[in-house]
Amino acid sequence: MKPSIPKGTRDFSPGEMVRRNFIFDTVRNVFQRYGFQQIETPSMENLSTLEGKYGEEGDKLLFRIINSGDPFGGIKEKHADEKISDFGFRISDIAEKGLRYDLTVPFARYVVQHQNEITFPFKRFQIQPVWRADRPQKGRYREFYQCDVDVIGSDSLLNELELIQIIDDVFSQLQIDVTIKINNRKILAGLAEVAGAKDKIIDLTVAIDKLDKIGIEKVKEELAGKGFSSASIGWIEEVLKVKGDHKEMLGILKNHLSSSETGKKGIEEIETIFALNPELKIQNLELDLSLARGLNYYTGAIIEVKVNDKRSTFTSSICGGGRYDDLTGIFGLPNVSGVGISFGADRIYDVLEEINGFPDFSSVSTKILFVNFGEAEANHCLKLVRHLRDDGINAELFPDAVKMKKQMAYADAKKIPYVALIGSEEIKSGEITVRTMGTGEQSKVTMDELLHLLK
RNA sequence: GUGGUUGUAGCUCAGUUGGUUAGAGCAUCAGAUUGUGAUUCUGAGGGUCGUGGGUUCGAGCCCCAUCAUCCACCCCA
Repeated sequence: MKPSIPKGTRDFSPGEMVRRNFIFDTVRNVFQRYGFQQIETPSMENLSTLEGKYGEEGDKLLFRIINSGDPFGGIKEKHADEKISDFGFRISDIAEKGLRYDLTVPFARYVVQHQNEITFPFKRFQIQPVWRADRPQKGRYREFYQCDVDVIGSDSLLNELELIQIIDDVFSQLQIDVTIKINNRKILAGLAEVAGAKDKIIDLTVAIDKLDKIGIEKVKEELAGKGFSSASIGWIEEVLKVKGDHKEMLGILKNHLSSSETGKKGIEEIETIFALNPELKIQNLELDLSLARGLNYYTGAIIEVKVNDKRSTFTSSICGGGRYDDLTGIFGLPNVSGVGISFGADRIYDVLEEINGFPDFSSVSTKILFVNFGEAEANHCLKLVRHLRDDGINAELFPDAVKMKKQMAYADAKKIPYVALIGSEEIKSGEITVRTMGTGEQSKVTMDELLHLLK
């Protein structure tokens, strides 16, 4: 049998892990700089926690875990009077847990469950894998890591602004050229309201989100297909055509959305963010009215980050988020507003790979390898290795007294820059023969000289 | 869920109108070198050509099915 792993999952080898950790360390450090605290939640949640939070599509993509023991036990009796399906059971009969789909909903659950221990506003971050039963493709995996930062229990737009700064910090540290796009769900709601289709906001957002991809004519067709009147379609087109700087866009929006209280509130929020931005000197922040994407639970700001670098072929977003006013309400804690974003670590990895953006990490592993010549020599080396490690130097002693060629090849494969050779001669003289692998030069040094060389 | 692409050694891929025992490079292992890696030379192992069926005297190549893969749509990080 050929070994394999499930569709859409990956193994991460040592070389990849070093680079993945570079991304995780970068985001973690930035998050902490802004006072966010880390939590973790279980891989699996009760399906009652997950279901219904991600819309119809999202529910289909949940990985469900079949109950342990005999999942079919007692089902016949349960549905004795009822015809259920050809199989005679419901999914809910045999599965009550599922793998988490994102980190935001488990976080909302966490906040409600731990509300008495939490001091609000609560600033938390979370770096963990999530699972989606999607068809894998470029930049899309069934298991991938999200790096979430959220503030819950504060309505202030300063939180949105702080998240924008975090995005700016992370990507400038990773040296990825990005555009930060923002929009506001309330503006979109206002558009739907003024177009007389208040209940069709999801259809509206799904359609105009595709503007970049399929063009205005197709968007109009799709809206017509969803039952929008031709008058309102013409109107929406006029708004979407607005290009130029955010001030001009907001001016035109103000004229059109004057009859919608929600719309006006949305404009005001965006204006506030842009008014504060000059202090922070974030250049790549853009208002994008076609930005409509986002989970169902977003109610205010929507944020999405796209790669600008021409060497990258990524068109999908590498970070996204927004404000959700009542996610905790579903779990019994109403009137708590939250806002957060999620960095897609795996997509960021793929982008860095594409643009050749990873630093050189060859120096981070073992600094020096002690060759093992036999029991007596190895025992002697043990003390020296201990000494080096105590001084913070990554050192290892080869575990087997095999052929030297093999041990040298090991050092070469692991890109270990120095090799120490200690045989009976060196033990007698108390010296260490050090070979510099890059040049092939060898010399005899004392322990102090070796420490100096390696530091 | 829909449409397409590709499946040959651990990896990247050749393989002629269907014709004998399916190849290369890299990687791995061993030796040349009993205290010296990368470089050089020599050798070895590794394949039911994704799987099952069909056509044929004969199939890696043609046909059907199936599974896997990647890409696009949907949706999304």
